[in-house]
Amino acid sequence: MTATSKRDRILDSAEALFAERGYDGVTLRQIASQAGVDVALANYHFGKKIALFNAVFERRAALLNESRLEALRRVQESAAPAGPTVEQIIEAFLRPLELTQENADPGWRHYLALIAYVNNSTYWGKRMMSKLFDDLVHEFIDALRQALPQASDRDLYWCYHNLSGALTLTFAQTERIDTLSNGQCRSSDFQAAYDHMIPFVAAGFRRVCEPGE
Amino acid sequence: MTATSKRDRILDSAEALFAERGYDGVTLRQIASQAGVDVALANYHFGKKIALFNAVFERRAALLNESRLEALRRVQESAAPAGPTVEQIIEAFLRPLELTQENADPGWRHYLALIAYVNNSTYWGKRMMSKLFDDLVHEFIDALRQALPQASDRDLYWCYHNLSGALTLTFAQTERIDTLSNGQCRSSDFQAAYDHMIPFVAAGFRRVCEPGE
DNA sequence: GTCTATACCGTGATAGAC
DNA sequence: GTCTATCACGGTATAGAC
Repeated sequence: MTATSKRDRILDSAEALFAERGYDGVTLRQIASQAGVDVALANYHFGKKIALFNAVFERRAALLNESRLEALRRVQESAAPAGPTVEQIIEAFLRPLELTQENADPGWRHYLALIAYVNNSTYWGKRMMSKLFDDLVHEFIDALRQALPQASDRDLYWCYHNLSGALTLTFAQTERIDTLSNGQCRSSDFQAAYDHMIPFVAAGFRRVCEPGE
Repeated sequence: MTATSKRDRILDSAEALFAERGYDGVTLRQIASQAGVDVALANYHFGKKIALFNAVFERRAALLNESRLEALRRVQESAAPAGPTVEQIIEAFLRPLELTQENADPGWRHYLALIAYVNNSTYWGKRMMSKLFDDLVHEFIDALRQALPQASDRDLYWCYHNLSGALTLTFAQTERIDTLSNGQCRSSDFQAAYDHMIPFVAAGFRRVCEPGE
């Protein structure tokens, strides 16, 4: 017997391959081969290729959103009634992602790279991101609006856009920063990425959304 | 006679389609069809599909780098001998991109979306970005190092990473911010994007790279 | 219900004839 | 430069084994 079901192995392989090469860059035969199953099995479990893609994308989304929302609720409670700072909110948005890197499961790493691919794709971005993540993002924007009471909605959304871009480029793990920095930084080092991203992004929000500095 | 050569029309069509659907999401037949030429002509001019992809990616890179370097030199001269501020350097990095949006040529818009796709792709990112853009980025990092004399190299590179992510997500024009903001922001509005990105990013650099705030 | 073997048929990149 | 042929490979359906 196999430790994980064949259905899960198909999802795992599809996740890894889609993340690396994109939807069209992967064949069902490659996925099946890597999963050690017959080509037709993907079709049996998921139907068309696009349905498998959606299944992969949706599989971990709820878990991810839950852990981030939980982190937000935690800082909201601990900071009541004043409400959390910008830094605390950004931290709650990012650190749960770091935890996914620590345990041995490489699936989370592939999943985040897949999000990078989707988020930055003209075609897939609009089709797939909003449905799964906008509710959660609105929770965080609401919290930021409280922390930055003079901010306009437009400012908040553009600032979030900057955060989203910085974050998803980190997900992609392209190793470009390794080359650029001549090895001083490594794109696999999520902790270093977030350690720099949290103050960077928080300062950006403050500058744009707090008048009169 | 056609206004532009068939060779250029192939490049234009390939640029638009690769930007929208990625390398594997586009067929040579689609490219040829949109360009109004025979399928085999792409092969005649560029050889293999991957060579066409590279030709598209390289076509506008030099021009882009030149206009950004020129903008950097300009602020460096006007700010001599003190050297330009972080804000001025970021401005020189971004504003030339905005200009490309103003003239009617949609090719530049497609090209930037293609950069977004490449930069955030685990597979293509490491293969294509460094070769064309790292020299220019090092010029800007050198300028930032002067403006932020206490910064470590690692800090500078991670901050640039955040800038690169925010910038390329903007390039992708996924319209996600349109949905998220309920129409208050539009991803086609590069000027608004840069107006928010410049202070956001400059503040981020300062927070991370200037001690004791 | 789960899974495999296989066949189908359209479409892809590419090369060679013209 | 253009047209056409090639031939491998893609997604998908189906029949039936376990």
